[in-house]
Amino acid sequence: MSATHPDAGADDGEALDPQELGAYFMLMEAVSLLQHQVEQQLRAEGDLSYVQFQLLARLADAQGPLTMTQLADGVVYSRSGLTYQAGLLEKAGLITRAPGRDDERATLVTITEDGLALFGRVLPGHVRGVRRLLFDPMSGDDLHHLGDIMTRVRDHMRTQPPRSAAPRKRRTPPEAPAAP
Amino acid sequence: MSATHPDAGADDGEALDPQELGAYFMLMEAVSLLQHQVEQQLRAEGDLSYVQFQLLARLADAQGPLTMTQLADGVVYSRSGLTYQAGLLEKAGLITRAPGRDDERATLVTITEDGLALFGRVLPGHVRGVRRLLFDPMSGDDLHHLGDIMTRVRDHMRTQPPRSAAPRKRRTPPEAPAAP
DNA sequence: CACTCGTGCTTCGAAGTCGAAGCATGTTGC
DNA sequence: GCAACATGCTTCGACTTCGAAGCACGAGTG
Repeated sequence: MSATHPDAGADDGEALDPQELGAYFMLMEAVSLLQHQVEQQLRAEGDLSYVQFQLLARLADAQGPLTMTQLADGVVYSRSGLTYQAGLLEKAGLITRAPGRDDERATLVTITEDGLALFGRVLPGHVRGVRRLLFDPMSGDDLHHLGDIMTRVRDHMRTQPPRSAAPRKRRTPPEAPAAP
Repeated sequence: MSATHPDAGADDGEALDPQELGAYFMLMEAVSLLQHQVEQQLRAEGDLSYVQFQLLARLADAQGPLTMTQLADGVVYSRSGLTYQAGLLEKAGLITRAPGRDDERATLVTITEDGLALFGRVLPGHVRGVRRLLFDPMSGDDLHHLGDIMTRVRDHMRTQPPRSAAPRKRRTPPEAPAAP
């Protein structure tokens, strides 16, 4: 499974560590598989996509309303995509949207009773599936270690510029327009 | 970060382990962030999507041609989506498609010289990014453990029915048609 | 050899996703 | 106060993604 076949390497300094590469590919593949399975189950049990489930989870966890930006930032999602999904969830009666009191331009998203009920109804099966697929072949030590590693990794990534470093405008645009 | 707020639980037997849930959420969030960053970089350096990069990686790793099914199965992707992406890659001159000798209906996908060159050109930066984001906050022991865990998890998931258990037809359809 | 079933891939229509552009509200400097 | 910039969200068009249906080839059975 070493994607660096021997004869292709030997270029620049920062060589490709096969062990790192292997762990990385395994990680991505496992998560892909897991996500696929989970998606099937969410669709079957609650007619929810994974993103919708994540949004409900965030809203249920934070016991108050959240802004669109907070949601998009938490769920690694584009703002426009979030607008679309929020529209669907609102139409389904699972959330409500209202302009914020402090910032008139902010949109505060609140989970409804129905949304909470659906989330509560779907969560057990979800957890069961995740446990069966992900935690079944893991020891308790593995679990602890994995949580530890991933927490550190997440925090590390959150430190780096979260989405794109140049959200809207830059003081120093990357390329000066050729003919102003 | 416990998505199970205290007052909502206490339902059925298989309770929700907060530690498992936390590790799971952290895992998914970290991978999401990683994937986003990586995608940006692949787009910038080689004008490739992540899926396209994965396909090239599989093809470069397996030194011979692969069938569409092998590719779709390896990269967790729908067959129709793979057809689309293969079309793009072929149009870009990175792969070629040809009917197989043994099975006339199989499509053998081969990576071209250009494809291999592009992959080799993009891989170092990719690895650098992954190392910076993922392996930077990890110790050598972490790395070993993570690879070990994920390999086991992946194998476990590959054992389970890989995509959908009922691909085309079943001997025992899940629901008997009411009026045959 | 005909007939039926199974398999590999593609086409098609619908839904989801994203970035760029646009609109409306806040905030800052004068 | 009022420009000018900054921020929060939505709209818009293009692209991607998926499942169902369809087509073509291979395999098994009489």
